[in-house]
Amino acid sequence: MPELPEVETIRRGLEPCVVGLSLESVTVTDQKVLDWSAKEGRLAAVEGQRIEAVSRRGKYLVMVLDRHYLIFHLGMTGQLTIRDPRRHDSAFFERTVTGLEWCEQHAPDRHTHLHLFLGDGRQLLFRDIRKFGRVYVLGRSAEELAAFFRVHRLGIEPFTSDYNLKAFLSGFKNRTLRLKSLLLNQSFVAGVGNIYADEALFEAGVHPARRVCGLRKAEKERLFLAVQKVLERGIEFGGTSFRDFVNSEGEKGTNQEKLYVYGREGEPCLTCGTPIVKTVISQRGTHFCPTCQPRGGKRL
DNA sequence: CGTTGATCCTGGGCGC
DNA sequence: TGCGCCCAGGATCAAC
Repeated sequence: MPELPEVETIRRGLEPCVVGLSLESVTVTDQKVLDWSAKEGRLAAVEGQRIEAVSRRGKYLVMVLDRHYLIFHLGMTGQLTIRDPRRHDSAFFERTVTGLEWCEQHAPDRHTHLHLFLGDGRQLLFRDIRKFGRVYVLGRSAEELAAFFRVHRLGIEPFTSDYNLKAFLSGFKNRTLRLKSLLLNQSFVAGVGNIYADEALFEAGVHPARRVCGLRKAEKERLFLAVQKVLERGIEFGGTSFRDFVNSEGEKGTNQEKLYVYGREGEPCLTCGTPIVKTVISQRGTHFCPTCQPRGGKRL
């Protein structure tokens, strides 16, 4: 599930190899992944434009072109990979010197919905098994971009000056929803998904089912630091490849080996040894340690 | 307005 | 071995 760290990992991989190249042509094999803004020829408008930058806001990847923004949201299973057609695709191939080698490059298949042909002969492939991902085309103006993020209700951006304690605390005021729901809400902090929500709640030592208005100040402050900390770790280890995530080179991340609670149901808590519990909170699988994250809050 | 729940989509894992 | 069932979840939208 591409959350902020996974999208940032892709962004960092893409940036050095596509910036400065032209987007020669675009081929769509499934219209389903196109937002209305990219349908009926509006995506073809990007053909011939130069890629000036690759940026990110929350879980959205933004390619800055001459006259447009080309925006990707990867949904659940979306992948953006670079492919060099002059190289072998994912397969073992024979090298005269080093012998058998595994090539990570992703070959296009029936889940590859978009081909972007780049000026240097390489391709950028958008692949999405479950088709929850979307591609958007926006005119290149600050107003239009701001309106896009307003419409999609994106909240505080981690790792910027917007991510400050005052803004963070305002998300807790007069609200009755559970902590897990608050963290999954993109209008609170942009970029947190199911994995990092569970990890942040563990890091802060708070129970995911607690109501947000019932938190003590110290607990909110711990969560404020925890959210950014777990996202930072995710980026540091190249993203979490629980299932489908691969970076722009088609390689898996290693953050799945660093998780404390997500996907560890029944396994001992790395802090106290208590078996990790999995429940459902607001329709989402939720993992926590009942000892480190007691419902009544931690007594110090 | 705030909150909850259904919906989309496909592959994988499980039980029989 | 194979079939059917259910689960995974990000964002949106309807309903209360």
